[in-house]
Amino acid sequence: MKIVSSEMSKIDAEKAALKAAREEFVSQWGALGSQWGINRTMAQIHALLMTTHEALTTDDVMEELAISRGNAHTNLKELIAWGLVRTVVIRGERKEFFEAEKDVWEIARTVARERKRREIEPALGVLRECMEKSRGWESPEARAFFKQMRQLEEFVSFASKVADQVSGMKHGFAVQLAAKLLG
Amino acid sequence: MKIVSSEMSKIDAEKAALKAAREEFVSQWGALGSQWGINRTMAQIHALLMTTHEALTTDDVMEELAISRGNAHTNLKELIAWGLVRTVVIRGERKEFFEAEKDVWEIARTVARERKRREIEPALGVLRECMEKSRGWESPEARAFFKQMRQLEEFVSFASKVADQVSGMKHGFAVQLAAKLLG
DNA sequence: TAAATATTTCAGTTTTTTCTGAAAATAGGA
DNA sequence: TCCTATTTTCAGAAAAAACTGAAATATTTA
Repeated sequence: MKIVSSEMSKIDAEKAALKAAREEFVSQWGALGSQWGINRTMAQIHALLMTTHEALTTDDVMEELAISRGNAHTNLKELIAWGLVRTVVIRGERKEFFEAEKDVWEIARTVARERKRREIEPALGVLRECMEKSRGWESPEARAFFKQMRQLEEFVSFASKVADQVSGMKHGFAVQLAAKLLG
Repeated sequence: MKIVSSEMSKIDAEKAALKAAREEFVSQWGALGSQWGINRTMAQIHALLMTTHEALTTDDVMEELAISRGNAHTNLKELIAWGLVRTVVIRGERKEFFEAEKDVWEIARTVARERKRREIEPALGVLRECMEKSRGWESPEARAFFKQMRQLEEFVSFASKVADQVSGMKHGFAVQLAAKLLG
């Protein structure tokens, strides 16, 4: 089939628009990441890999985001530590290739698991320590302190269990739950 | 009733221990806050006010945490903007007094509401923009991009609704839900 | 209204975090 | 083994965030 020039330019235009849209997404997602307390570059790399179907090398990432090797390397490894990115072996290639998990529900489970580990568990530790320390104290102020620690501990403990449940759920079950919760 | 010296020292010891425990909590909670992407001082002030039954002035906060007036002021106002702290008027006092919401469920609702506003809604904006931009594109890569944006949008949209539900729930209902979810 | 007290702002400083680029370490191939 | 490609590390630079302290503004009391 012959491709006429008008079709050709339409395809080119779409290609250009896609590149622009992806760049916009990467840049915006990076900015959001900072707000979230996540390294901007890490969020950008994640956005880039989520919207790229071929696995990329460190050099590709460096070029796409105009960042240094050290920065690309560190943040790729950090994404791997989170479990959001994995390396893939490509036959006949010496370089490492990276690709992101693209299934949104898998991403959510991973984030729930990691945030539990990094944010909820340390908080629980602090609260339990304070709770044990103040258990049995007798002055009204001390009892109020203990009570506040206990209530915080109960809530954070609940959040921890919710995170476990969520990160253990299969997609279908999550949809059911969502329907129950929101319906 | 006469207080014998052994009782006196027991009371004093408890008072000292409480002071130490509260300081430990404030300091640790501040460190956790950083991890969370929350300003350390803001987290410390919040911890301090959550464990103090009398409302405090800016000067009290400055002294307790050994920080400058500007810092204390800015972070108190930020906590008010979050809705986690409110000012109270004390008869015959010219200074402003600050106190924190202490009910854990209220705190959770507030945090859910604010995080939705500050983190979820901007993300939804970005995703919807990218989705609309790429709707109808025809190349396989462009269609994959659209699909990924749509899936992310659906998920974040779901998270948004969950945040609404949670921040609208009364405590008793939350407990019931928790039982259903975890039981 | 003026003085006293309290709050707010913000320019400059300090601290923390992130990033670069090059050297060191590691792995693969001949 | 040696040579080359690749990954990893890290000291120092740059950027971002947080903080100070004092001046400006606002509020209350006399």
